This record gives sequence, structure tokens and C-alpha cells, in this order.
Amino acid sequence: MNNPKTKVILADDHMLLRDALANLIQSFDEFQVIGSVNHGHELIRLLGEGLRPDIILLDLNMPVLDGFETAKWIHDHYPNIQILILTMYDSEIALIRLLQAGVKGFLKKDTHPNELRTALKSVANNGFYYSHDTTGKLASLFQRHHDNQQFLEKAMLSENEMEFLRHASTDMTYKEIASVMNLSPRAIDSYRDTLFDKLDVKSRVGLAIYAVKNGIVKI
Amino acid sequence: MNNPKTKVILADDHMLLRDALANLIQSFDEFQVIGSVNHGHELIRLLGEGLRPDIILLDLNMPVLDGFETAKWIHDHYPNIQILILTMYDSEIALIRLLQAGVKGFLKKDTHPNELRTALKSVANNGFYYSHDTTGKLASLFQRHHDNQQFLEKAMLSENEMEFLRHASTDMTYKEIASVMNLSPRAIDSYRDTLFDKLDVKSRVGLAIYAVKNGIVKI
DNA sequence: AAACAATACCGTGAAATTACGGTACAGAAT
DNA sequence: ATTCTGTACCGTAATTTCACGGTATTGTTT
Repeated sequence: MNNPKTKVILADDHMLLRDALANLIQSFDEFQVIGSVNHGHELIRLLGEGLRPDIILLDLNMPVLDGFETAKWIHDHYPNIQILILTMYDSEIALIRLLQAGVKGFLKKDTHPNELRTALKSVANNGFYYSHDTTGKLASLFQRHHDNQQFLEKAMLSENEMEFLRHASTDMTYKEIASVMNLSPRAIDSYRDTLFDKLDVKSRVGLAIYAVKNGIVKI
Repeated sequence: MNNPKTKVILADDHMLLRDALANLIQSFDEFQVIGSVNHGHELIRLLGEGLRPDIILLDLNMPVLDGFETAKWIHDHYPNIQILILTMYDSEIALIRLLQAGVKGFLKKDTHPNELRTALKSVANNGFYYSHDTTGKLASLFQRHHDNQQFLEKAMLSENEMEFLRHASTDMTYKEIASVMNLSPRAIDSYRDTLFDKLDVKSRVGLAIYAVKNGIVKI
């Protein structure tokens, strides 16, 4: 065939949405859905079996292996596959983290179906898709923090910080968190203080809400 | 027509899912979608214009007027309309509250599309649909608290408790919450203690997570 | 009129959280 | 060899959170 369709894989744990999206995308001439999975691990297995999509549409809030981790893995192992993130919320700082994980675009779940086609086409043709919304958020971010270097550092979270964030979203005390993470309670204090600063929140509740919004905890 | 289709309205702020669901439901012989809205207010307006669905498929986590409030309103004003809740999470205690608001069934967003048809048919024919999952949760609830009377009381939340729950999910201190709610800090203490008991959580983070899961706060 | 429940409120004290201003050390960079 | 940087760690003190066991008021039931 001289005009092969662009191949898409969907990863989202909400089967209702996923199947419905698959139908929608199949109805677009330019695209074909070659796979559909619940979470990151299944996706990795599928790629291991030799499936080669052009685009992966990735939900941020997945169980087992979430959108962020999955994006990083794909970017490392298959840099040619384009990643489009499907998300409910769009927190600004998380945006940066995802961009650095190789994500080529964001699509909020409350967008119009037409916009999905636009986004897929844009990623297929130009290699990226950024809505006005995303671009606006990024612009405002860079306006507010013009010290880019320091700002990018703030945006990245270490593995320990991620783990702490997960525990902070439960009803463990910091002392208990310290013990399960094999760290001193004071080290935990530092993580908390660092994250208050990085994530721009003022209390543990703020941390928990952030973690939920960004799929770091699965509730 | 001697075999009219069952009329359905969809309420969900995620347009991608909503449109896709509409397509799916249209493909079922027995059903037709006569309306589709973003949130409770739009739904109320639509009903005000004279639209009369047999079933309303209601997302729990909506902005503006959430699933719980909307369900109560529908139950009060149009008791003949059957309500099926579409939800991401299924917290046990919230289940009871929704049942008392007249809800006739629950469908998790990660269920199989076939199950949607089953659920719709069951609601249309029998007036209810409860998955094994739901039934199991209810059963376990009643096993654990056999004092039904007191248990049902625990399940209901007052308007003030709801408002407190919303504030507790921000980074205000209790003192600040007391001041915006025009109550004494001690009254706030009582709300917190009551809710810890009712919602079976042990800390403010627990309250926040509960509020998120049940669409009481929109993040 | 007395008993009842529901709601707002209060005092105290222990425990947890948060803010602030530090040190120790390993690995990378120059 | 040494500065630089990031991570883990520490002490102190103020504030907030949480648990416990109460009271006052209002409206409802009987």
C-alpha cells in the first residue's frame, strides 16, 4: 500500500473509554488501532512481542505502571514512538516532567472528539501537539520563573521523593514513613520541605492532592 | 411505534468518554440517547425544557453540580427517572448515601462495554442493576455493622459536613476553616472527629482522599 | 412536661506537623 | 586537589492536629 495508516496503541485502564476511543480512532481514515492495554506493563509486553505503533496514547492515571513511568520507559527504549498523554487534570509543574520524559503532547479528557483527530494528525505529521491551553500554561510558567535552569531542576522528582509522596498520601505519620523507607525522620522532614517548595503547596494535604492529580498515587 | 426505545441521557464532563458512550449506546437496539450534558445544572435545564428520559447515566465526579447532588434532585423532582451512576472508584460508605439518593445502580468506568448494555437493560426492565462487586461490598458492609439503624445514620452527611470536607481538602488550617465557616475552631474539631468516624479514616489526608474519590471536591 | 436527639461548642494535653537554620559526606566537575 | 552539588541528616521551637470527655441549646417526640 502506498499510503499506510498511522498505527496507534491505546493505554488506559478505563475499558469503557478505551474501547470507545478505539472505535472513534478506527473511524478516522488516517489511523488504525493496533493494540489496546490496561496499563504500562501490558504495553511493554506488547512492544516486546514486536508490535510497532507510530503513536501511543497514554493515560496518566493508570494502575501498575503509570503514564509517567511508562513514558520514560518508551522514550528510553523506543525513541521513535510518539507519545500523546491523555489526562484528566493538567498541573503545570507535572507538564515539565512529562515533556522531559519525551511526551509529545497532551490531551485533556474533556476535549472535543474532533480535537483528538487534530492531535493525532499533528503528532503524526509534525511530531508534536500542544493545545492553546498547554502552550498558555507553559508560557505563564516561564514568565513567572525566568531562571530556567533552577526551574527545571525544581520540576524533576527523584525516585525517593516519588516514594515519599506516595506514602504521604496515606494516613501514615512521618515517623512511620521514615521507618518503611529506612530513613531517619529528619530525612523525611527534608523531603517534605523540598516538595512543599517544588510543588508549591503548604501542607501534607496539598502533597496528597498533587499526588492524586498526577497519578502518582492510585486511589 | 409499538416497541419504543428506552430513552437515555448522559451526564459526564469528559466529552471524549461521553460522546463515545453515546455512540455505543446508540448501537444498542433497545436504547436511544436523547441528550448529553457536562454537569448537573445542564441536566436540570434539559429536564426543565421537557425532555423525559427513562434512564440517566450520571458521572459522580462532575464540576458545577456533582453526581450525588444531581441524583438527589432528580429523585425529588422526577422519581420515575432511573439513575445509573458511572464512577471511577467505589467507596463503600458513599454507596449507601447514593442508594438513599435514589440511585438504581453503579457502573465502574473500568467495566467491559458489554456490561453497560447489561446494566442498562437491567435498569430498564427490573428497575435496578447491581454488579457482583457492588452486592459484595454491600454484603460485607452489613456483615461488619449489623446495627443497621445507627449505620445508616453514619452514612449520611450534613450540608455543613460537606462544606467542611471541601475546606479540609485544601491547605487551610482548621482555624482558617472555622473562620470562613463562621464557626468556632472547636465546632470544627467536632466535625473532623465525626467525619473520621463516619468515613472510617484516621487523618486529614484520609478526609481529602475520600473527598476526591467521591467527587465532593473537584480538583 | 419530660425525654430524646442533633448540633454547636469547650478545655486540656499529647502527638504530629511545619519552619528554620544548620552539618556530613559522596561523587562529579574543574 | 578542591570546589560544587545533591542527598541524607540533625536540633529546636512554634503551631497544628487529634483524642477525650465533657456542656448548652434547640427542636421533636411522647
